[in-house]
Amino acid sequence: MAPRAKDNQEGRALLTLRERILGGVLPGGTRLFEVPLAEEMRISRTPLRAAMSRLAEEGLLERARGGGFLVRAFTVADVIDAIELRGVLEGTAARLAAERGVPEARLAEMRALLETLEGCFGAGRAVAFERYAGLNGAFHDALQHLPGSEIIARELQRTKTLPFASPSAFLPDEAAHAAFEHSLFYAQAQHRALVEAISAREGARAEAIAREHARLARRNLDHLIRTKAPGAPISPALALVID
Amino acid sequence: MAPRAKDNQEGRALLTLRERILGGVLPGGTRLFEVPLAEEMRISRTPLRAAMSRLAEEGLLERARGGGFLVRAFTVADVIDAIELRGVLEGTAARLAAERGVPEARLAEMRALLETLEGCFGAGRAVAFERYAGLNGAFHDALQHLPGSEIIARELQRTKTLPFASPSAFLPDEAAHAAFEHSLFYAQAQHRALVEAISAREGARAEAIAREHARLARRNLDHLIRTKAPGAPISPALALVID
DNA sequence: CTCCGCCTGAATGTATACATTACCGCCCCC
DNA sequence: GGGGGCGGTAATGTATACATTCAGGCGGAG
Repeated sequence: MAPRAKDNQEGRALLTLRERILGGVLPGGTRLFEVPLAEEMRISRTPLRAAMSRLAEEGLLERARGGGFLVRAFTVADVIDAIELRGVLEGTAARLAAERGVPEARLAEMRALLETLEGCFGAGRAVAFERYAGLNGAFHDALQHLPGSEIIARELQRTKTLPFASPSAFLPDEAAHAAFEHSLFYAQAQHRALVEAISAREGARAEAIAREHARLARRNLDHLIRTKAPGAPISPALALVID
Repeated sequence: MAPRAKDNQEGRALLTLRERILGGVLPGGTRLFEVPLAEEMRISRTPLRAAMSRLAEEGLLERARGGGFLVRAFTVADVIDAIELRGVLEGTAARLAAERGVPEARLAEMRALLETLEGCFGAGRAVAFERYAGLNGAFHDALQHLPGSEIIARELQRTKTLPFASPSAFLPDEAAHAAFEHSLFYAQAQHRALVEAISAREGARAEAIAREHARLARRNLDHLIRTKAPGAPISPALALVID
């Protein structure tokens, strides 16, 4: 019937472009010209255009007036709004899950994730940060995919994959680690409270906790902006990791 | 440099497909085969695929596993969630606008829109419904595009253009008009209160009003489901109009 | 000197032929 | 009788040539 191989030309172009955009090789506002890109990747313009179209769907590119694609540019204000939006959507997902009920097995999975997250606080600082970020992402994924709302999960997915900057290029340095460490304890406490609220079917409380959780990320971002040297690249991704 | 004409093949395919999907000619789950569609439209597969890709971006189509596109199918639960989501996003937009401040000129425009909306209540019933729906849409557009959050406006736009069904195919009948009429007065009162709250920079109040506004739509949808004959087509669009 | 118009180049839009692959039914073997 | 492999077929993936259109420069005329 039809191919679904992921090692096709479109897939390769998709990965290459996404990597370059997230890696900062292609700054926001850059126009992507089909011919040179296709020649460089040794593919034809057809799968390249398909890949660009999918990246537009993801929100990494935007269509230029008159045709063609631009790398989407984000401002600090956009990042702040995205954090706000994420808090609102996660809050809604948590509230709906609480109101509509969640199977005990799913809640048990999330509690297990929280146990593992606790383990990060005993280990060495740098290593713990890496582990924490990964497990934290897993927890939020689980929260997003709680049963109760496909539609909201979809929007949340879009918001979480917004192409702010390269996560790896902006990992927090040691000083940032120290500054944010205390916030991690608070964040973890919020994680626990969130699961408890959903478990107790207290929707309003679950929503409030998720929002406060996002406010923590917002505060960390503000701190990062204040303490970074003026003109230094801000890490939007960092704010979304340390939440 | 590049063409920007909108009467190109892709544009025609886009309009044709969107019309058929929203018109219910292509029910949810229908697979769109490129070759027959392209032949019927007398265009080649290339612009047709581009059009389908854009429709996937809009949320009207989804990519099938193994390639190709399906018309996205929505359940009643999806519509309920979409109403919920819309209330949440409009609430957030209203809150942020209130917190961050809105130029008086913009508020004046919205107040003028409200004045016009009031006019619908004096006229004949059927005519007023049509006018009300249009003006109501304009009001919500204005709300969406209040300064303060591009990111949230974007998500809101996606939510509002979700392809539930043909609006025209499901316009409420006379009985529905009567049943919903009283809710319009309440809705209009909420519109006024919303603008006042934003004007007074009371963010929390603005958000609460927007949410309650969505709850009204939800209640109308529930009523519609209960009173319609079982098996009769439900109008998701109606619920989004009469809010 | 200025302005209008053509002309050329560069970029995307489109058509079409060909390649690839997933699905489905058939057949063989167990 | 059932399951697994195998091929045909239909649909999408890809390449390439050509069409279209816009922008900008260049030249000629007023």
